Amino acid sequence: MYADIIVDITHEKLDKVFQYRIPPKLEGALQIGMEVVVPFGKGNKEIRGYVTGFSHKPGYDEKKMKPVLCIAQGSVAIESRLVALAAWMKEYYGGTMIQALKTVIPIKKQEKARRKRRVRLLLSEDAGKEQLEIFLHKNQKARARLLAALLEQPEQDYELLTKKLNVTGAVIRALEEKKMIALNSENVFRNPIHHKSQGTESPEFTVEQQHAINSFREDYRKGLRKTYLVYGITGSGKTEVYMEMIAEVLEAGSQAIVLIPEIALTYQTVMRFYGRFGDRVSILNSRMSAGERYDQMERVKSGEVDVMIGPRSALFTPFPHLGLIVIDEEHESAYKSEQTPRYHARDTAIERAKREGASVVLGSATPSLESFYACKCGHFQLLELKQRAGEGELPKVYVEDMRKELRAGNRSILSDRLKNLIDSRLLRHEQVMLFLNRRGYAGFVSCRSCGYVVKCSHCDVSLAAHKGGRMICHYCGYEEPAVNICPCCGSLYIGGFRAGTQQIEELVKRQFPAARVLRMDMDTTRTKDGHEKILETFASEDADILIGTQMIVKGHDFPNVTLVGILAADMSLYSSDYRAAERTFQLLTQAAGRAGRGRSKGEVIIQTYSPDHYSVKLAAAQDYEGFYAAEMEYRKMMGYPPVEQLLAVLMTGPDENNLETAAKYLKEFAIRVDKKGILQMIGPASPYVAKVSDVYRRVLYLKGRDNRLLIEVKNRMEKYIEINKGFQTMRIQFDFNPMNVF
DNA sequence: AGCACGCCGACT
DNA sequence: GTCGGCGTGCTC
Repeated sequence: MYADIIVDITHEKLDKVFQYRIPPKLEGALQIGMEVVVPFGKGNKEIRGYVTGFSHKPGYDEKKMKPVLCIAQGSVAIESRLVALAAWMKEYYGGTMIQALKTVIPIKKQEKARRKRRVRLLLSEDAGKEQLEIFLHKNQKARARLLAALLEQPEQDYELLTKKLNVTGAVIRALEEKKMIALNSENVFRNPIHHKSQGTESPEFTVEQQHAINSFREDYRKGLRKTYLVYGITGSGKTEVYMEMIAEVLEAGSQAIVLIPEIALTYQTVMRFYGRFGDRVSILNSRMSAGERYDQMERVKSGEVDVMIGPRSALFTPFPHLGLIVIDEEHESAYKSEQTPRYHARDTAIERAKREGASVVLGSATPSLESFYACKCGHFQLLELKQRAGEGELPKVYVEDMRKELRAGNRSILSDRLKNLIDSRLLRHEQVMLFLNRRGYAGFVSCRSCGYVVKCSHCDVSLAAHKGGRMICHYCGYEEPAVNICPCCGSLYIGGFRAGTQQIEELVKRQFPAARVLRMDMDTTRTKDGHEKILETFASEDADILIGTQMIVKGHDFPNVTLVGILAADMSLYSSDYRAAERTFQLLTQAAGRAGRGRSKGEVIIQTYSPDHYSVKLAAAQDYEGFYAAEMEYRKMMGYPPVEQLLAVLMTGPDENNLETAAKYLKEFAIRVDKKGILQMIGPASPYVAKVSDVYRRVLYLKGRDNRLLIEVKNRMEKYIEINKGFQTMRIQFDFNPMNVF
């Protein structure tokens, strides 16, 4: 037996496992995730590392292999708890221990960014010039380069110097020894937002809010740690409830994590927390550099921070006494990682909370079926908020059957009612939001004569027509000029079909020439602050109509918006995905929730080709529980999550035939492991998008009630894949209860 | 990251 | 020849 160890040194080159012998005294004592001491490098320097796995065969010259010295004593408790959590994630979601460690321990390789090392010249200008002459004379090029640079600018960044001048650490060290330069490593932990005000008074709570807070408080004081689901309609004041709960936890000397979907992590949201908790709050977001994020983690470790707000990854904030994890908008698919380990922040949060004695509070206006089901089963405690906290009534919702519009001769994307209502808003100087479900709506190019569809030559998807006569692949970015003649039959009747946001913008501008129109989608938000700028313009009422995709419906309050139009409600229904109805319902409910946040009552128009679908009907009626009941019927009948567990095995590789064979072998292996035939297996099949960037894909589904059995099969498959050379050319990933079916 | 190795020009 | 400086490559 040999131990695979990832060495706790922060450098890309060392970012791999090293094999060590296990001495007899440690046999049986080592476990995955443990911190150990090992000899490393030429001088056998004793350093710390983590055990990431065990292997029977040496993958390295056995004579050169060194033994594990001992199990590390007095390791940092927080870190080792996170490593243990990583070990759990590896087991539960699949992948390697290194992958799991990397998700849990933040950005190790960028550690140097923590200490901004500065190099300062100690010599006077004259003495420096003199010394420079000496170096040049002695032909000491590297030293001369360094000194010359420092004479220009006496204090410079260590990284910058080594990279730009190509001088090594050895040169700097030599000059430091000669007392010509000094190294000072200041710790610059910047607080990303500065804010002073603290201790805003708690607002007046509604009876429901007070009840939710009290339930939590009583449990917490009794030492009960549970998972709660705050099911609160839009505008019912969930954030105030979270803040009150956090205050309770902070008072007890513990810390709290607040997870927010990246897209809703706006300035306003963060400011509310700053307003309440002041400088004890820190934020994390994906736009921060690795170094900035590392700074935040250092601030946490030094005890400067009690509340961390951020997306999924903030879940791994190294708080010493974690008391509460809040997950806002818990139904969001952004909480599921798209990289191995494909963990779900909800389940991982519950696991971390269990290990560290913390509570979990989930919140949503449209809870995921998983969470609501867990409430029904008694695993989570339900806390309901059914009234809007401030003023503001629920909007009136119309469902427009677009088939009828078509029959009545309206071929436009906008129904007559929507056009009329937009007109009325423009007259009253109120604002309108038009929401387009982008999925499957990218405007592909097809021939009306033979039906040929222009596809990407690297991916199995159609190209989208863009302005300026170009066609772009939304998967790999491949671009080519638009065609005028059908490459298949030579017909001239080829062109872009259906409308993307761009076309809608043009159409709306034509229809309402007086209106000021803003568009927000991938293209217009590509620049750094494009996102914020557009929302700001709209918020300050410098535009009348905002057209956009998903991103406009998440958590922004625009009091002057009194009309929301959902242009193609059923687009997300057409994807052959078991979560399609749930996603549609959530999207419609959320979009509808954007209307009438201010004083005047709002109206919502849902345009659809399937007005009778239960997700459309129930979203229009704002009936979550009705939807839950209907959808659960479907999930039960089909055996989909949350009733049963689903494991997707994704296989990708450059050779389609190899992939096909390997997939079949893997399925046969799974059948052998599941001797009793308890699991249901589907595939291997070509996913909807069978090729991306010239890499082919296959997917195999395993389904069953017993999650432990699925994990067992996954573990056996991982071993099988590792041993068999045939799998070497492909990548195989596991995805438990995937967010999209492939 | 830190250490050793081997190369290269300068000097005893 | 030898010595110090410098870039490169390796670490189980």
